[in-house]
Amino acid sequence: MSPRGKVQNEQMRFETLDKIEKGAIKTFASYGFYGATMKKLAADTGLSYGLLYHYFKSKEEVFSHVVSVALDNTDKTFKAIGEFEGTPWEKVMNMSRVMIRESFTGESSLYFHIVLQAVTQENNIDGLKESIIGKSKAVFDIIIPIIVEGQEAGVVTDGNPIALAIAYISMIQGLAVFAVGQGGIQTLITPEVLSNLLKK
Amino acid sequence: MSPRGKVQNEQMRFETLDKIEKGAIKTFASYGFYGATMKKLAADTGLSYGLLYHYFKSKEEVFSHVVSVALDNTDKTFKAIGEFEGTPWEKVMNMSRVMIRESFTGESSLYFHIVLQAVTQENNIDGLKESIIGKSKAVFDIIIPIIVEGQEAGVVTDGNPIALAIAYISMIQGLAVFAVGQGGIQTLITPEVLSNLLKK
DNA sequence: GTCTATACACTGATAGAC
DNA sequence: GTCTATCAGTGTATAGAC
Repeated sequence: MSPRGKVQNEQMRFETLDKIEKGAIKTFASYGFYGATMKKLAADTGLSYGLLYHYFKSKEEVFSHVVSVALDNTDKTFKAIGEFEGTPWEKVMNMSRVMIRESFTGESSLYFHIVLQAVTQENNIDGLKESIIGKSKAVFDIIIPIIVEGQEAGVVTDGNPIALAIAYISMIQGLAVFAVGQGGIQTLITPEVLSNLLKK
Repeated sequence: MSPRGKVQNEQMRFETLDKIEKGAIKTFASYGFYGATMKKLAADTGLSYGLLYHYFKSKEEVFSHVVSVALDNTDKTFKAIGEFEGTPWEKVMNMSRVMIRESFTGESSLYFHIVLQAVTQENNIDGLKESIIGKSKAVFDIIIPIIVEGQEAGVVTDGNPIALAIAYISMIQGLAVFAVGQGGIQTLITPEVLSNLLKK
């Protein structure tokens, strides 16, 4: 109970957790849940093997945590998109602009990758799938109103808003995958290209 | 050298290979390269563990083979798209129609999944990445002329044809992923929705 | 809080019987 | 051609020293 070390300890704890998080995102994004090993993770973070288990009680827990971080990041991005003010079409263009900036570059494309790995690889981790579906629903709750508003204003193409939203999100997801394999997509893909999917 | 059994043996061999192929596609699509185990594969095919190694000398070889099958399938689909006759816009609509039929349903969506697993998971299998890139190139060689032709006819939106092709393929890829998790997409997503990405 | 060493289960691959 | 049994290597998780 020495009052001196307490704050420092929390600081150390925070920094180490951050290291694990950063390393885990890269490792899981590259190798998937099964391909990523705790040994690799230890090497990537520069920390010792046993220390990982001091912070997380299992590999599944590390993965769940990283997925959660990725989902929160996506959530935050879409919240900002939903709060943007402007004409219906400006909202669409802003969304595409943000997506290019936030989804196809460095860190953020890894977040998409992580979630993709979680979705495409069968893994029976407790509430993981549910939380992904839940967050996805929140994303649709933001993008669908933008589409409907655009349709009512006559600037967004006719058709089922849900279908359009799914196609749009799928395109972003697919492009994020492409971006990891092939760098420099964010200069080639313009907001106009993405928005054209919704354009009337 | 008994002449009687030869034909039958080949028939057996073919059927067993087919069983492995079918099972492997499902298993690798579900769990990825690392998550799929030879034991699981044996269980999924209903064959014994050792028999798999009679047909393939390693797990990597099974995976390579399955990826190759998936790529051939994609290749064949796009060849047919390239040979379609009609007006520039009819060609676009036909492409979207074929994609919905061939990519979002049962077997074929698994092919997309396999290739995705191969691309998104770091795996140092000899010439795998190269063969995927090669086949992808072939796909672009078919879709880009359709886009350019449409632009010259004034029915496809302006913009870099390569960027449009990447966005279109990425959308298909993303939707194929979506289709596996969420069945019944092929009734919601219409050819008009896909084609709108390219529409002027 | 951080590390090394180790227990235990599982995986890929092989050997050898039928 | 098909199967079971087995080996060597690796993976997760834990124990215990500092």
